[in-house]
Amino acid sequence: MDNKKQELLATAYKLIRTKGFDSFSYHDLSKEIGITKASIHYYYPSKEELGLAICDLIIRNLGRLKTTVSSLASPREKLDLYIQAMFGEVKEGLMCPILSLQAEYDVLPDSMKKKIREITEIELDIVSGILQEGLDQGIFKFDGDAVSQAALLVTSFKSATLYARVLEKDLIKRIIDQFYRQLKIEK
Amino acid sequence: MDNKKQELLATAYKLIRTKGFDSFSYHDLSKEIGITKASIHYYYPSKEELGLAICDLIIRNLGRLKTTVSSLASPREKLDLYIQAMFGEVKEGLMCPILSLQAEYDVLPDSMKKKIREITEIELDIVSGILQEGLDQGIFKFDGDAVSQAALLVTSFKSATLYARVLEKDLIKRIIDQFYRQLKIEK
DNA sequence: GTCTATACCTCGATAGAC
DNA sequence: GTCTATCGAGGTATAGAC
Repeated sequence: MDNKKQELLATAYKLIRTKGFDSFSYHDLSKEIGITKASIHYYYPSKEELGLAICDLIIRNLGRLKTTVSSLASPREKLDLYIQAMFGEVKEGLMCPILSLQAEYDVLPDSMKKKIREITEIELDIVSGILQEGLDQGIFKFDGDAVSQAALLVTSFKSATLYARVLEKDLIKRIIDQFYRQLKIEK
Repeated sequence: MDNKKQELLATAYKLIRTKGFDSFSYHDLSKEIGITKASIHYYYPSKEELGLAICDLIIRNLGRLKTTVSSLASPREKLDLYIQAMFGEVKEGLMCPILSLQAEYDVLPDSMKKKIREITEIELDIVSGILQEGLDQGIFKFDGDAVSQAALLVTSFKSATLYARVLEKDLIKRIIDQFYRQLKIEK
């Protein structure tokens, strides 16, 4: 894969985590990378293709997460890894890229809508799997089914990446702690 | 208050719940209301002023919610009312307007950023109050403090309004039920 | 591959007639 | 108040030289 193309993708990925897909422009990319807008079109002829590349990047990242999760022994470690992946770069004011796309769902092209649905389901599957395993092993304790609990966790953590930008105080830590409390495990 | 002005505000409010503030245009408003773009500027000279009016509408709505909450007897009824307010129009594909603004936080003018922070805190206060009251009365049961539990609830429900648009299946019901289970009350 | 130049569109906003 | 007409900025995208 071309070096410049990768750099463009990484920068676009960062920009959807700050401005959102509709609100960042080829001009923004041009400034950050140091090539002209026209040159960007050489790598990504249309913004839709760039958007699809971002979706594919997210899918690859989720695939890697799933692989690493499989390699870990305990559900507790798996959950910690997911949480770390979710909040890793939030300190720098970056929202979850998946949430960013979900929020713009209505104004995105159908090709991207399809990928966003896929991404949303993959993530819920991963977290459901972790919680189910922890429940089966008696490590996590919660009422209801793992899918519902996963839905609660994932949706909460997604918005939490927004609340961290809007409010100065760190609500994220409170939310994570609260969730750990619900699972009856020590943080 | 002028009738047309109110109609414009109501339509703009709906548009941020579908497209988002940056992605809806005066042209969109023009189509829906049936007056020209230029005429809209008579009521709202700049889009920023329209944005601020939307924020004030949200603040008024939260004020009304708070008043109604105060008038209700039981914490359980109060929580039900909040949930109804949050998910009332989600079936029609509308996301939470507060979430919509939070997601675009970075690209909005400072005047709107300030209002969004205010809105975010008001909402958390309302829900924290409800949960604290339920905890004090022994009606809700949960570990940890009411603010943390409120943060978990609010963030989860916000994203849930997005998941309802992206996924066909109704995750919202699962999430609400799961939350009620955590409070150890019957749905 | 990267550039300059530009086409074409949509945006928010203004001028001025009625 | 509402309109037509238009402006200037900014958006994506293309043509064509190097």
